[in-house]
Amino acid sequence: MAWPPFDSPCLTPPPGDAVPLGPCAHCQVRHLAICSALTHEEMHALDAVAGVQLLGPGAVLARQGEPRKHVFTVTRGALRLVRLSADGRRQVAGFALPGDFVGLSGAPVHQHDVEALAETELCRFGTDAMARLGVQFPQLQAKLLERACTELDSAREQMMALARMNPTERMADFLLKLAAQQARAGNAGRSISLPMPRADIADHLGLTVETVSRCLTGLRSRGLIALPETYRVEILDFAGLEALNAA
Amino acid sequence: MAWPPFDSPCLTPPPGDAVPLGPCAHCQVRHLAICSALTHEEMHALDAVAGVQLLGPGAVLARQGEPRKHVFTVTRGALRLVRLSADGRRQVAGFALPGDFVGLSGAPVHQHDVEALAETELCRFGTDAMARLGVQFPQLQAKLLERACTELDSAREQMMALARMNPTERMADFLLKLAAQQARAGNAGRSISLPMPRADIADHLGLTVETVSRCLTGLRSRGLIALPETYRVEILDFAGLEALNAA
DNA sequence: CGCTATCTTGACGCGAGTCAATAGTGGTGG
DNA sequence: CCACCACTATTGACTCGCGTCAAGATAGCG
Repeated sequence: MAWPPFDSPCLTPPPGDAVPLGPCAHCQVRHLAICSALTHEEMHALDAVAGVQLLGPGAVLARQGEPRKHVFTVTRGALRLVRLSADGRRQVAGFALPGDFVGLSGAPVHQHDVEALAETELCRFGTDAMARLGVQFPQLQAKLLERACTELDSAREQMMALARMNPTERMADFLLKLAAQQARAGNAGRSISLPMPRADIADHLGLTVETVSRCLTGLRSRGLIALPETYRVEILDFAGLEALNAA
Repeated sequence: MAWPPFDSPCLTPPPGDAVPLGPCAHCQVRHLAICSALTHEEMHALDAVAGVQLLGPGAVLARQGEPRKHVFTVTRGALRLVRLSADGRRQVAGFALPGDFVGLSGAPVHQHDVEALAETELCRFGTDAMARLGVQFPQLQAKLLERACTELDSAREQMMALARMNPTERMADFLLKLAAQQARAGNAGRSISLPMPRADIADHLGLTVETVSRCLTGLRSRGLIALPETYRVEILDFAGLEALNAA
């Protein structure tokens, strides 16, 4: 299996930011993650229960139905959240990039397979420890709640896309969101990386690989994007793409 | 405008449950809502900032884009969460029935129109007050987080339905979820009430009214359901419906 | 009793899925 | 180093399910 090349954004935290001891000392995503805006006391408590985990491309972090014992912050690389139905239908609920929090769920077992799309580094917390810290440090729990609500908003937006947009519109929407996410993570410019194969895009947007391919070709021939490499998209006409998914 | 008749479930809290003073004293949904499993102190604090709000059928509780100043618990009736795009496309993100919590969002403005489907009673809390109480009473905030995560799970399940199921499967899935929700709220039996018009079902499932109608007819002619009234469905073959959306 | 809005049913066309063939890409071993 | 292989992506031809348009049925309300 050949995996898309993914040069994970090399994040630089804002200068002057007080850095605690421990594994978090060199964390590149603190300004994006739930760890931001915590007091030193809170940071240290979090630090004490945090562990680092490394995944190679294709490695499985969790399987649908397994007991949910940890939650994670992605510090490098990329993950996909996959749900498989009994008859083989596949849905990619989302992708997690550096700064994203993984594992929020109301259920005691994982609702998705979580798989690495590239070499990925994670910050791991036990769910028990996290629950304890949440009660002890309400600001931390407030962060988690905020994160969950943001995820909820974006899940509902994805529902709109799946229910009411045509394939080309979904594709444009997806590219713009990916561009925004990578811009937020520090990757400036119009060139965005696609850390996932076409099949994942298809299963994320409720399409087939063929349709994804056709849509990309279509957008290119309309001059809205360029495809310098298979796993790289250059956005040529930002406004044109936005006009497509006029929401 | 004629609205579907909706006999909101008459909920009976478990006996022996300690009842606080104030508006919450007679609340019928405490055992379902975020208010459950709180200490007396927490209950009283919540009580102090709670207000009751009544809505007639069709009344608008909030509009997309408006500042989000309150969150709500539905105590009676039914709401729909509607998102409208600039070009008129409509998506019903979900329905809120008694016990459901409304208003969780990461954004400072409402992401949906919130409209009453029937005579509806709500318990209202200011977002500021709720944030304050959340920090003061970590168990309450933990409840909120749990609720948000549950909503997230179900939003992601809806994504699967929208992306990968055919219209009949979506309809079966929808009916089963509605039945489960009404069973949880105390309405036993196979007869379930549809508090919303067909157009809302269509916009929830990413279909057209015509397709919704045809699917219902199809399920009836296959002997899986009966349609004694326009706004009422009787589930005749539970297993048969579940076999359709074999997830 | 008729008006209006909703729901149901029917006929038709198109867009996206399916199937199939070709092109590209990366990895491996001779 | 290059030939081969496995896998992924692209492109094309065809089919059919669901949306669209239109008509009729049903129900609530003045």
